[in-house]
Amino acid sequence: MQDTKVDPRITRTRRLLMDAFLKLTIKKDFKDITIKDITDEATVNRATFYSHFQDKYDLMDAAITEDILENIVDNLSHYNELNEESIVKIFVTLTQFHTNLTTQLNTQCRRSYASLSSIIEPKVKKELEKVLYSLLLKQQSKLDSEALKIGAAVLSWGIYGASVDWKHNSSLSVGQYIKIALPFIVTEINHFKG
Amino acid sequence: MQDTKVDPRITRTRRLLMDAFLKLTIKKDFKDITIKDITDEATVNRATFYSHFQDKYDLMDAAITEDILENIVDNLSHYNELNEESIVKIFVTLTQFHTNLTTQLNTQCRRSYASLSSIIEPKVKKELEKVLYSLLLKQQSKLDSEALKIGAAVLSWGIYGASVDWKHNSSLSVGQYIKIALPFIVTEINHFKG
DNA sequence: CTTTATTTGTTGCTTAAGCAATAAAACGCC
DNA sequence: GGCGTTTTATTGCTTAAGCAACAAATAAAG
Repeated sequence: MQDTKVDPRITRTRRLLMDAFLKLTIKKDFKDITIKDITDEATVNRATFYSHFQDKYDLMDAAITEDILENIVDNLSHYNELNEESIVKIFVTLTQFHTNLTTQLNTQCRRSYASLSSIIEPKVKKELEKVLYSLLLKQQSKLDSEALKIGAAVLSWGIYGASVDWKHNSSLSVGQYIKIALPFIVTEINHFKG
Repeated sequence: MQDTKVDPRITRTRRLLMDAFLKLTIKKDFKDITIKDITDEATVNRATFYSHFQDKYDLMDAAITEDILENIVDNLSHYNELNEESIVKIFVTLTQFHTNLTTQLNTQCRRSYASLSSIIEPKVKKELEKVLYSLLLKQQSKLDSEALKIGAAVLSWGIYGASVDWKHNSSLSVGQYIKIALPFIVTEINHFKG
């Protein structure tokens, strides 16, 4: 789990631009929003806008991506214990993510599903892995930290994969699907308890 | 009315530091807040903190000053017409400003009254002048723009001076004081109507 | 349709802010 | 009280962001 530190100025400036954009979408249609509107609202120089985004479409994609990701992170941070209930809720969150992705794509994004998901998925998986690692730690497993990290990785891929499978291949409802998948996941978790 | 444009980075960074400070005062006593806490919360480098403020006391003074000023500006922006009612309310706002200044000084600031008021007063007077100019414009006076600017300046000094006089020399209540002062002010305003 | 005004995208130069390092001061623990 | 840790205040160097200017594109006005 390697973290590359991003210069805080970059983070803050992107945040300013995205927030300004979202604020403007409340008052104006997308087509009527100018780059000048955005940079004025954000108190950011126009040259700076272009050093971060190609155009306002690029900004919109980024704003949507961030919004979706923040929603996921927020949802995934609610659990204190790794049990059937939390796994079900995590799974539901992931399926909602897939549904949201499709919805945003249809209404606003200029990117393809593959393009947008290729950006968001690594981040979602990373966050899922962090959450699961944290929950496995709380279980006070007999395994050491390194084994738990690997365990969190394997588990997160499994759960995430199940949500992708549900999205692409299943005609079952979310509840029905997870009911069938749950025993496999729980067995895996019990293995980590030692 | 000369406006010097401040680099937006400076404005934003000061805002970040002040907001971070205020956020921390909710969770911690002043004495327990470290510069590190503030800069971490603000996502601002420590060197940057010191390029803006001397120490956390300096930051606190600035945050208080800004808070008072924002309160004044907010209050002064509520009027659509220059009449007895709005003048009374403006006067009340100014007297409250003086009272707030004394209160903040007694409870938190390390600066003397003279020191703090010498920083805030020019800004309050400037804002008052802007408001009065705007209101005089709305009256559709027969005087030209330049004369109205001078009129706004004279008028703002008069009203501000009355509030200072009330603060330092009067045993009357605010309402009693303005009742006596109002005819002088109204006469002056009628002069501008032409 | 023509003219005017506004916006866009870019450039080279300047400035504010980030970084790591340092020494000193302050704090917390035993 | 001594020691280890954290915080402070500062420095020189690097990087992101600001600025004005420019030409082209687009939008608005008559």
